[in-house]
Amino acid sequence: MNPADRSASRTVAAAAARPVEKIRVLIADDHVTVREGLAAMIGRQADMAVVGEAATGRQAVELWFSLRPDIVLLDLRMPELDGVGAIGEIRQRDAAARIIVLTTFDTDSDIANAIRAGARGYLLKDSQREELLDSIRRVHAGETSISPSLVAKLAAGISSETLTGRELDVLILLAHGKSNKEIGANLYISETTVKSHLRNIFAKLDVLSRTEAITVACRRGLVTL
Amino acid sequence: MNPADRSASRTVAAAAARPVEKIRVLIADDHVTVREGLAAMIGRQADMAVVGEAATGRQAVELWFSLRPDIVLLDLRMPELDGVGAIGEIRQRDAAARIIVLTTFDTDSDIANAIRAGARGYLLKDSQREELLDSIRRVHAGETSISPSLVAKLAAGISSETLTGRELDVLILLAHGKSNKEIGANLYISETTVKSHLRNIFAKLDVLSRTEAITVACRRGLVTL
DNA sequence: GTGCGACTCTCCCAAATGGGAGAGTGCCGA
DNA sequence: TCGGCACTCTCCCATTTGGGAGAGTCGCAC
Repeated sequence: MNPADRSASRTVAAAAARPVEKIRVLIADDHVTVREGLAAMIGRQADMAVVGEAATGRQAVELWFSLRPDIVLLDLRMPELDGVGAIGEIRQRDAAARIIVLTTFDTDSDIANAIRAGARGYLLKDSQREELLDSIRRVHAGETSISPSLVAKLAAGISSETLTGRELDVLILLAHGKSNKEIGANLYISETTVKSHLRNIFAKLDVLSRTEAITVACRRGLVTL
Repeated sequence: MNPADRSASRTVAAAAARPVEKIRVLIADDHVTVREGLAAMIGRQADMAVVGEAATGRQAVELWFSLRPDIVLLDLRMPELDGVGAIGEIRQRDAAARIIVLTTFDTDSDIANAIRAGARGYLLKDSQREELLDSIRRVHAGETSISPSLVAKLAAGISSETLTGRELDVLILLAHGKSNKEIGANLYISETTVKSHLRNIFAKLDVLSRTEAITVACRRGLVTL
């Protein structure tokens, strides 16, 4: 399946009905409803075919290598192995893999992580039919496809400073409503150290209070409440 | 996928067994993928048929009264008119309406509001195929159908004290990271009043600090970050 | 009209938080 | 090996927050 084949098959498909190389699509989502929906939409296209469905990230990786599809549509939140993990494993052994993330989540870190891991496309589940199908064709053709509205978020996410591991520890406990003292006890550090971390966190997130920090952290997907 | 196709396939399916009264299902969800998925699953059942699809709550209400289906599968989060609003409007003019809520959200208040508004069933979108189809049959038969795991949440939600309107105003601003002073300025009340409200909120939510209040409020679906 | 609850406010005080300035340790990469 | 970074900690102080104990007004329901 080299680029020449691909452009050829596209020409044929455009021309009319003849033995056509269909785009072989793998669907990975833990919701049966979504899998059915994608399969129904893709199955109706003349130039695409669903070759497999996975309900977990682990399954998605296995099916990618056993079925050798052209494209995988991947949800980010899945049991066993999450989307980002699955992308990593697939790309590690197959750097050319064409992966489209299709998810409900659009926090900065979700998008950034998926792209960093090697996704070629990123769509939200409320995308329209044509948008989705176009995206599959575009990514299959070697392009990338990310919703314009998400590009802005991506830029914002990248420009923002990254927290250190310890700062994230503190932030997570903070977001669960712990006091400085409790955070310290949980992490086996003194309360003053917690305050130091918090000052750095506030500066990085550009906020003034712990409550603001929680909301910003949620929006950026740094923590889950 | 036009009405003619659908009625045609209905006649055929009926011929196979007997002239069967199919359960007429209306689907209301703003995600085209989910609509397709539900339509595909339901369409394959011998005893069910999808008679319409709505992408907004407003459309769902209109189609309920123009198509007169037996059941509507309703997402809670929809543009124009949300699920709870749609349930209200439908039940107001048709108290016997059989409504199943099918949503990704399972916070206490979502469930409680939907049930209060008159939903007969409440399913999460990660439900399995059979669970979903069973639920449709059960609710059509006049029973109610709520995932056991949700019943516990429902009970918890009902037992918890309800916040007054003003308290909710305060809580929402609190969750957005405002200080007491800012909340007061926003609501045109004094800072001390804000503190009074907060004390009541803390007592009702059974928490000790504003940060805890945020997390609990999020979990219960009282606020959206 | 009486009572109740929501909403508003006050005074007061202890505890927690936010922020400045600085410093020691340990690890990793240039 | 040497700088930089993460992580840890200290002292200090202004501000914010949490909480006790009341109290006045308004509107709604019985």
